[in-house]
Amino acid sequence: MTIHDVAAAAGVSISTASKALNNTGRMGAETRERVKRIAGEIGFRPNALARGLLSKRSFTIGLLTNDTYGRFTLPVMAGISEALVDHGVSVFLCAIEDDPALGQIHVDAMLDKQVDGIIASGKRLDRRLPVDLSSLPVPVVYAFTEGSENSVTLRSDDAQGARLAVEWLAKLGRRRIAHITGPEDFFSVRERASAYREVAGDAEPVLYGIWAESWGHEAVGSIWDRPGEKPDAIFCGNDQIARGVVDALRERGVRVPEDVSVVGFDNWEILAAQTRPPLTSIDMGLKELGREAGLTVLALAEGRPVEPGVRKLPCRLVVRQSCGGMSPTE
Amino acid sequence: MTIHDVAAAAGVSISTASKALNNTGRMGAETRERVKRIAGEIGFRPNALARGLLSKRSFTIGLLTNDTYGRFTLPVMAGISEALVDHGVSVFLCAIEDDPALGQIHVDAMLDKQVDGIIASGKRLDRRLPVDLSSLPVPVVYAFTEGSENSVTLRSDDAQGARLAVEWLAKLGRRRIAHITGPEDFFSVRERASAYREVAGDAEPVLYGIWAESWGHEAVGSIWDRPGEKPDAIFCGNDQIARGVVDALRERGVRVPEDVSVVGFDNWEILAAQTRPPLTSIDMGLKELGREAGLTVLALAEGRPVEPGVRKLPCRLVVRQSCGGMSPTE
DNA sequence: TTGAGAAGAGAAAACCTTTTCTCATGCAGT
DNA sequence: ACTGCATGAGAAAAGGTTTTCTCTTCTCAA
Repeated sequence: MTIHDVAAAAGVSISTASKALNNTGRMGAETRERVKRIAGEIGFRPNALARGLLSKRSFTIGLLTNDTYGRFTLPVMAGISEALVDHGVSVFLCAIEDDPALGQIHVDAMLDKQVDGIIASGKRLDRRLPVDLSSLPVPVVYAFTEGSENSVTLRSDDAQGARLAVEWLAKLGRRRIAHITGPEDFFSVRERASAYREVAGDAEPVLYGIWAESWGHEAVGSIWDRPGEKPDAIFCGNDQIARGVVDALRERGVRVPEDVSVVGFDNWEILAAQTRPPLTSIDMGLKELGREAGLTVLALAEGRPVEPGVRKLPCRLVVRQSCGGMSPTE
Repeated sequence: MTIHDVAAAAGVSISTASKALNNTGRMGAETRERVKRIAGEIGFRPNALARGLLSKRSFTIGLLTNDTYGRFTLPVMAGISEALVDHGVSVFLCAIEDDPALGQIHVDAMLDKQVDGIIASGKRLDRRLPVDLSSLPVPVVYAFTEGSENSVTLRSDDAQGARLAVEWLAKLGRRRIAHITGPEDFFSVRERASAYREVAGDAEPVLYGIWAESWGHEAVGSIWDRPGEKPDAIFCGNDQIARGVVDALRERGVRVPEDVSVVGFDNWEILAAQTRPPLTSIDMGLKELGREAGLTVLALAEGRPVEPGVRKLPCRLVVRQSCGGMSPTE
């Protein structure tokens, strides 16, 4: 079913058919309607390849990611797709692990296929993907990964998220707030920790470790085994750690949230909701981040100006039961 | 950079340039080499749109999925991508939730873009996607979701997986093996349960519930609170349930694996490895399933014959510490 | 009645590549 | 010296769409 068939069926020329369908050109209203009707009847759908060849727009973008497990990329992906599907743009998913060669293959394949733009995404916002995207013939947007010079980069505002968490704990009347978090070499860990410090002061130490339940467990052990007053709240670097913390507290007979409030980070639904009690957590808004990334790369593809630099998107607090308290009163 | 530029730079015609690059046609060896060299130098890459327009092959396939969370789709996706990247095929990812309208939009977009085939994937193999793919002009392969009449469907062999688990427990000397699993209306639940019955007999009941840690927890409670002998092994319907089971047993002072062996299902790395002790689990081989799906849709796209029907791919046992015992001796 | 202008519709080029067909050259064989 | 053939290379069409340009016809005003 090509436009030839439409033209033939409608008894007009190809150009007239094209103009009718695209609402361009001049022609009689009834001619236009007739062509459209016939096109609908025979189920004509324009060949995007041919169209793209001419218009230099493929209505396709590529998503490059090294987050194989997908915990971060998946919401980003969902947001991108959601934002772009209305604009007729489809998304190539390229999972490249940390393999530069594989990354290059995928980038080349995308360029061959004339993508209108590329979104680079990762699992860590202080690391670059193992492939250089700085001088590609198409626009590139970095989402949740370190970008190159003069590029557009979207990331979550971890400091604001951490403040949100600690201020929430403070508002609930908690005074001794500890922070158990991931490896200090993560930029986001340092950023969250210093925001925590700003709000909570330095009554309690920051405990750096790994992103694992076992670390949360262990850290609680080391705090509770030491002499002196115990914290009445714990702000955790992610939900896995929070889960370990909650479990460890329960095993020690410390009640959550009555005795100690716990806040997680990531709002990883499947984990946060299954913890007993369900975790109050900070959501980085990755889906919104994805949506923004999609709209941004689209804008760039269409030649609309976008000012380069890092744009931080706000986190939000998701209240469940691990802190006590109700939803944020604002 | 088009082939025109190559031809001009090499001082030959477009056709000669094309033939040189594709190793077709007849020409002097040195002409061929010169064209290739120059193409490489100026960084020529053929436009896949133009190529696809002519060849009727876009080297693109679509992956349609309603598994938003991605626990199942992600490994499948990784497998597909891995299998196809060598063949120069890129993958459109279409997340359609359970929205028929959205599904139709994505299908239309893919057809417009002339995909060579579509892989349909889901989160449940006894449910169909909310969109009809049975009479599309391109081949369709179903992976981990219910397919239509006369189609090619790939799924895991859950019965075999369940047998693997129960036989492993038996081999370790366990005699009273219970089965705590998900909702009975899942086909895979019934399939696993009847395979369990075949091997384990009916000394212990099958406990149907929901896919949640809390259910595993609760089920252990109901078993241990009843009078009479307790199981010495529990085969769980998924890793979340297994996690709840292990936690509940620990809370009751029952040692895992010394007193009771526990086997999970899904081998959901992030969960299985973080459980204490780490879970022995059944891996459905979703990545291999994805790889097979990719190769199959490619075969169909190239016109190679593939016999329709359901193909079950084997599961495998991943031994960690929740059962005791070493790796399968086989 | 003639001229200008607009309206409606079609022809053709363009996008980039592949492929088939044709043409020209040179060489070997008679 | 002429025929036949192989070799090398180019011209042109094809794929489906959009867009610019051209052409015809009609209406209205002078």
